[in-house]
Amino acid sequence: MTPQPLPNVRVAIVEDSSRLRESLTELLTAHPGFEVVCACRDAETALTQIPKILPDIVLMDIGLPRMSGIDCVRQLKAQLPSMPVLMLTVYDEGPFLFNSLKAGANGYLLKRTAAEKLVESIQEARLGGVPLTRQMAGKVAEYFQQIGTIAAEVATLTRRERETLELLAEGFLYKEIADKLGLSFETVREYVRNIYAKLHVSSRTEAVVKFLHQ
Amino acid sequence: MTPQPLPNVRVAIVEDSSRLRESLTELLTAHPGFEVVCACRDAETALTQIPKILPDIVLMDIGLPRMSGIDCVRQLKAQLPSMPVLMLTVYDEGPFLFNSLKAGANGYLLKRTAAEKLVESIQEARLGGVPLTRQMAGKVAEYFQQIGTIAAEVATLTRRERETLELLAEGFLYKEIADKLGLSFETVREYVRNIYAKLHVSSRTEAVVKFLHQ
DNA sequence: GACACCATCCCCCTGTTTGTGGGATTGGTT
DNA sequence: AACCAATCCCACAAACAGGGGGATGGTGTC
Repeated sequence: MTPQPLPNVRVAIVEDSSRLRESLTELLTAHPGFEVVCACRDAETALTQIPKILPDIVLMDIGLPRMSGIDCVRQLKAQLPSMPVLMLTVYDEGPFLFNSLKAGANGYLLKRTAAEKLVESIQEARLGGVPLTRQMAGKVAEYFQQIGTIAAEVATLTRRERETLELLAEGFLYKEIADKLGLSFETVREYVRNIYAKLHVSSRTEAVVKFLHQ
Repeated sequence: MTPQPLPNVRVAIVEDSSRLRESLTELLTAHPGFEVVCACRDAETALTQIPKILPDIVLMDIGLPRMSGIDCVRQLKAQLPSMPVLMLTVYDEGPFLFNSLKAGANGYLLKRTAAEKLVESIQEARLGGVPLTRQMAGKVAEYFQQIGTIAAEVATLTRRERETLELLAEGFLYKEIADKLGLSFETVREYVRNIYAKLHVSSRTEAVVKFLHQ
């Protein structure tokens, strides 16, 4: 049944609820091919233990007592950039997901994920994948679509207006933009006025914010 | 073997290479539970056929002759927002992926994806998921991480300076920021000065650009 | 062909906002 | 004692925003 004696996947768990920590440990220990080599109750312990133990993958909760799991990932990744970290949490709001990804997490699962799926996701993360639950993948898609709709507003700008906006967003003065585009100062001001009208803003910063959000 | 006679999944294919179009059709037709109800060679045909035929899912190539598959998705989604569309393409560059997602695509697969995986992904997209190949999911993660690293620069700001910068980035006037933070106009200007020094910029726009790139 | 429309280009005037140079005081850390 | 975050003030110049105005050329429509 086991032709090659594959080494176990060495898993670290960071989770403050001792109940959940134990049930996760049991679940993985029961599964052939997995081994829990570290189970920490807080971020501080994790940051000292994990670099010593060097597990194959880390399962990280977000709602930890002092330092959040997201900050913990950030620090861990600073030391061990290639250590796969899977967030395993109850938070299904977008900001938690996005901040986890920004901090370097390699996947984001909700705690109600089935045991079966968890095991699959661990394997996927180890292979370089980014396992997300369906809902979370949907949020990532939404994020990009929202950006897309702002892009539609920017699309109403004429060619010259768009060029002007791009240079505005790089911080150039009107005078510098005029030089770069070979226009007069006044013409640039005219375009800026049109840009404001089309994007429904009334300052350079607001226009640039919209543009960059696209 | 088939206790309930489930209706077939009705698939539309938009692909300019007739070779690929046929091999995809064969592949899906051979698979029980799938049926190809529409196979278009270009975006224009797809835009007239698909709203009539109303398939359960669309497989879309990007490299189409006149109108790109991405623009085709955008238009299709404008009429049929809930129609699942899977991009199936040879382009593995980030911009194609991101633009597809912005246009409303529900997944992004590379053409070298195994037949098995394709069938799975169609099912996943129909269930509201966003199937991405591992490499593409990795690009999405990279995108968020890149954003995260720039954040370190902003970390040198003090609490008040950061609060000020956040409001600057929302386009508020100094006076409005002063009101919101319960400070005097002059104090806000003082913070702005410090922000410029720490971020090595010399205008509001440049500061906001740096902040938003984080 | 006349007319409207729009993108492109340019100018003036007025007021507000921002950028930069100097100050100052308080309270907390080292 | 030295330092620094946090708070406030003044003055001047540069940049920006909003209100006018007008000219050209191309694309349409009626």
